[in-house]
Amino acid sequence: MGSRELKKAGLKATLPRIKILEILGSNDVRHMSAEDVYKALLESGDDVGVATVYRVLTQFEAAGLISRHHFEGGHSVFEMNEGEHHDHILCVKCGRVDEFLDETIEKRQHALAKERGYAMTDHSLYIYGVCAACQKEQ
Amino acid sequence: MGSRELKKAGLKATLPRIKILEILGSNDVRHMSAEDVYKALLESGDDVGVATVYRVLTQFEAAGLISRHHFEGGHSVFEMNEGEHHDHILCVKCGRVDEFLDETIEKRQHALAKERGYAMTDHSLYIYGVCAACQKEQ
DNA sequence: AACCAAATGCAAACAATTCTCATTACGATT
DNA sequence: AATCGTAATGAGAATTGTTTGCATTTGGTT
Repeated sequence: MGSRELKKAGLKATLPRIKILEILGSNDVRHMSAEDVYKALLESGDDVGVATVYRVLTQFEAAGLISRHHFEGGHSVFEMNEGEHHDHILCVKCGRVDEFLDETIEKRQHALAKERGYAMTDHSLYIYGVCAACQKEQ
Repeated sequence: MGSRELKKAGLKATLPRIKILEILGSNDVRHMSAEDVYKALLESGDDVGVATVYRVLTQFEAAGLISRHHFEGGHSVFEMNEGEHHDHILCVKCGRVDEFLDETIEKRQHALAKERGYAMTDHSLYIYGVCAACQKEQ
């Protein structure tokens, strides 16, 4: 049960929150939009409103349970925080998402921020391309 | 006149397009949202509709005249394509935007994409932080 | 079991962007 | 320079993604 994690994060363990945590935790997809989460809830027969989904996702992000990404195309995508920080590489044809972590890049980013007088708080790096599978088919 | 660039890009040289090109070209701001552009048009007394602004910006992007960024917070920001490709570092307090180019990072990105079987088409890197000026004040 | 603040659901409100369609303006052709 | 077909435009309605207001419900504490 996610009840434990929720309390640890200082959040009341309500039904919607537990359900949403379960959905994000079930490693089917990893990257879900608010709407994806909402649909998943409906499919599993849970009667949760869209507003709640958005509110809960925002709280989870603030609590550090999940992170929000802005992939090309606009709307937010959420991902459970587990394991190391990582960046993303996306296929522009099929939407596939892979993750990577590169120490060289991480270090250069900090260095660059420092050089320019910035106290770096965050960063986002997305690489777009055509994945191996999509390159093959015609 | 931007008329020349427009034709070179295979676009009819219409008044709205010329105006928008001028606005983006006037190095006052460099990073403008669609609404910024729309407001600038209104202020200079030009009667251009929002729909046209969005259409034209999308065409300019497709034609490679400008590029679109998704800075944190959501909506698109556009920037004239001139000079080298570069990435961005943004102040989370005042919204200041600086640009940078780092060969090390660029190369690593290509390498990473290749390693994972992707044919890289594009990438976006944003560093967020607090700029020097904002660090000083309180 | 009873209570209160916090959380939820619903619907309305919003913001950014896109679409529809009747009107207008390029620019190619005479 | 006048004509004409097509592509571009403007106005506003329509979508999409997200947020808000408020009456009702629920979790957790007593």
